[in-house]
Amino acid sequence: MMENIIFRNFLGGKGLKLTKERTAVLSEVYSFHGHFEPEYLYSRIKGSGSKASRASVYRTLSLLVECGLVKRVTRTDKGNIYEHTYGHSHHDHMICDICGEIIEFFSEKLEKLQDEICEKNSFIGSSHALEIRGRCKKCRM
Amino acid sequence: MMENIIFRNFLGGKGLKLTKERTAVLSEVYSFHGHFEPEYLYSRIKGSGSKASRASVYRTLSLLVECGLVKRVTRTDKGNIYEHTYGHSHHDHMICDICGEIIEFFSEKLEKLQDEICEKNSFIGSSHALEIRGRCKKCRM
DNA sequence: ATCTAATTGCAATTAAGTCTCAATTTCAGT
DNA sequence: ACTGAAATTGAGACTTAATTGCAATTAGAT
Repeated sequence: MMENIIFRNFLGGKGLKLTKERTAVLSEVYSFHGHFEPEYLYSRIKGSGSKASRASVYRTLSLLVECGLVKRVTRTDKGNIYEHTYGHSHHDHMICDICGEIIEFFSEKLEKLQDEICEKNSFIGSSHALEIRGRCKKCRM
Repeated sequence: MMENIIFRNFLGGKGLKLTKERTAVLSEVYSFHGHFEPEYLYSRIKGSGSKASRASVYRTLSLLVECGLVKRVTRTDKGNIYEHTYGHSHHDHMICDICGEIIEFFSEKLEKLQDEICEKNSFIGSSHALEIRGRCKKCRM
């Protein structure tokens, strides 16, 4: 698993340690696809063989975001939503206001547009997130 | 003030009442420009002649969002950030990771792109928010 | 002016996420 | 494999934004 190596290198480079708990969180994150909330992740970990406290789950999640293996997709009224990123190229999201479904898409034009907009505003863009809200195929009237 | 009329009509249409507190919140929201957090709004209201409890501020803010006079710009780790929208056309945001400055921009191309993307995915887009993160002019190295 | 449903303020509550710290564990050096 | 310094853990207390329940109050239609 490439993501383990990435994580180990990241930790090593910062003088941090690869613990059972961190390994458990990482492998749980990569054990399923799609988006997740921290509490959901925590409940999955409790249910799995391994274990990690809530504090460790949150702490590890921050590290995973920092090293780029996990990304915060958006915030709902409830809290953060994440996704793992290794093996997934950059994309943006459409979120259905009715059923909450999250649809991913990628647009080359959008990538170019970001550069254009940044240049025009003397801004050094490092990332963007486009979130389109509306109704998905199933929920349109 | 057009926004008062809009709010009054909105409330009337739902059988809700236009109270002093709601009026106070609305006029405070429109008394300055730029982005704000609910707690900042609440502190301004306490400082002004009128008054409204924290609960009323939050409750009114929801109503203002519902009727389109206020929009939630983004969520930080701390909480929501809003802006008033009457007299402001649609725009998106660049947020500086260093100093937190929020820069507004509008791109016609982006508007068209949204329609294109939605069509391609059988999604009925009602709104979008593009957030570009990076370093502003002042904070670039 | 009256009446009823909506609204208010307060304080209690919720919930996500963070922090503290004693006990434990990792791992580099031997 | 052993050791020790430094990092990490778990449990629960804590923080902070935001919501809620309820008795008292108020808007506004009639």
